[in-house]
Amino acid sequence: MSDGPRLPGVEEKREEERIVLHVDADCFYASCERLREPKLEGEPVVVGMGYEPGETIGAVATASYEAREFGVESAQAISTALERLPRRAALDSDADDYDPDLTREETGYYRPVDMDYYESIAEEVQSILHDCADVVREVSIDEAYLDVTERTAWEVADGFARHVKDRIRREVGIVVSVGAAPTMSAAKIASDYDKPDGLTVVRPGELREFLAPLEVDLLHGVGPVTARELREMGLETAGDVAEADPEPLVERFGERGRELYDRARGDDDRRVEPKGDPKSFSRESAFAEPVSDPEPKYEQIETLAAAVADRAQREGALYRTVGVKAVTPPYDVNTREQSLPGPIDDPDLVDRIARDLFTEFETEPVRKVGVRVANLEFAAADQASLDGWERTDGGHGADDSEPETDGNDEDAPAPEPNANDEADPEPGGDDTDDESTDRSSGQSSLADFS
DNA sequence: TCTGGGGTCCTAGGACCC
DNA sequence: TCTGGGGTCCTAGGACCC
Repeated sequence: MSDGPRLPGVEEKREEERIVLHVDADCFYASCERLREPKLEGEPVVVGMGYEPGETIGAVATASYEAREFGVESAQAISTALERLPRRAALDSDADDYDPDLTREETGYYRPVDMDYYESIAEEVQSILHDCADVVREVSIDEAYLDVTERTAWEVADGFARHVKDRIRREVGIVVSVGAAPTMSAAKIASDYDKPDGLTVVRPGELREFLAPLEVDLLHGVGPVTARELREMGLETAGDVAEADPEPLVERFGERGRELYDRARGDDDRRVEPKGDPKSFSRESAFAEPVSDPEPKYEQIETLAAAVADRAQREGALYRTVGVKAVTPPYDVNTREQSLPGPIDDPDLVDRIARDLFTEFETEPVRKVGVRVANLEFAAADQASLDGWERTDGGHGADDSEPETDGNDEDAPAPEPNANDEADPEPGGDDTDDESTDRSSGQSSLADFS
């Protein structure tokens, strides 16, 4: 929005004010572990990814605030975390890492990530959120935006936010921080402002003064690289950015520069909208140390390719692009990808393409490998009704077992995305010989890709 | 920060088409 | 033929987020 003079009565109105809530669970994984194990309450808790009890591999996914006091941080290597905060189990004289000098006060609890459990808790939270708002956008497992314009008013917004917080605490047992603001970006910052257990309301008239003193890296989308560059330009705070000439920002950062400038000024006209279909699925895994031998790398590729293809199948997605990732020392991320003429669901082909793309790195030292599928198509009923979209192969789609009715089939159970899954006794086991045979009629045959 | 995993969006160059 | 401009798709990499 321009700073210049306005035509009287035209720009004056702007768009109508929204009331946006950003709800963010505080160290969510650790909170979930406490739900299941109440004795962890008040204790330092570290949830580790790729962590097995007694091992030192993996990384910190979440550290409770008590654990952070010891210098444990998210994304830290578990080995580092254990140096700063030994595990409680090391007090046990039977433990491998038993240390007689330790006291309870300088130890904490370590738990491996259990996504299935966290998902189940997240669903409980989400159902409350949907109950409290007309539109909810889930950003991640522990974070969501709510448009509550029709549910409350600025005069009582803090009471409303309090109500949301209290319901989640009472009904699920999880502590969240909430930010309320007229824009998504400000609501996000507000929820972070007073963590944990925070509640911050930024009313429309207070937006600019709320943002002005904040360090630039608190703006969403400003990471270490951009923050450094902004500082080099003499811009330390959001207020500095808001008052700067936007032209150099656009020159340096392109479209992002404009966005940055707008956000720093509190301008953000994005509406809260439900999240759409995913754009890609990927799996990756790191080796304990760089691997030069081709064999283990190809084995990993195979495992990851199968996992990714399986995921896509479960979610009812076809993909048109297959890619691999090879991280080589010191930490160079290399990606290779290949697109196909048409969308497929073919685990064997994912495996073959992934191997093929990876040959380039076969003899190089590699510390991490990954497999990805993208250009996803969820060939669901909603698409067909959107634009009369038709399949190009002339056949019937994998998912069109349900004829298009005029829409509201509220009593009908959701159809299985891939009707032929059930008929497939052993995934990938019965169709490997005749490659030109379609696994399901919605996809192109391998012959197209030669 | 010596580095885990799953995502999104943007940019830039080249190919190709009209 | 030696040269325009616009559009789209593909690929690789980078920054960022949780």
